[in-house]
Amino acid sequence: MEYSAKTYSFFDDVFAVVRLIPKGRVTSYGAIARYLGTSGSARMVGWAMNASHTPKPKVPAHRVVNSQGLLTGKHHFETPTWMQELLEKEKVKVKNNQVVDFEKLFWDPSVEL
DNA sequence: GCATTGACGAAGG
DNA sequence: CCCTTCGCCAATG
Repeated sequence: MEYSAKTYSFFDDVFAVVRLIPKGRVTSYGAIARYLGTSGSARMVGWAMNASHTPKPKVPAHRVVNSQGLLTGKHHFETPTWMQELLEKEKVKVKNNQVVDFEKLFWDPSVEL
């Protein structure tokens, strides 16, 4: 990844936002996309997360779920259950692949930030 | 350079 | 209420 002017992509932006997610809170790909102005292209956010393990301070991607609060990206972690375990470590309850009280734990960057 | 894919989301049937 | 389709944009084959 070159740092040449325009290559600084939204990757860094996405990472920055995700890292700002308070512990014990979660957000959605769409919310992040909206905050970055790339609303509508939530896929890019999700796609960016594909490299969430690239930078040194790895991004807490486990705090990012889809709009339904589902742990859709769990398969991209070291183990299929790792994401849930990480969340539970932060007192976030996960039931049947879904964040419990998702609406209450939801953290919207365009609102909170 | 075209076709396919993707950790999404909203809308339509 | 469940399933399908479409849009979005970038990367990869």
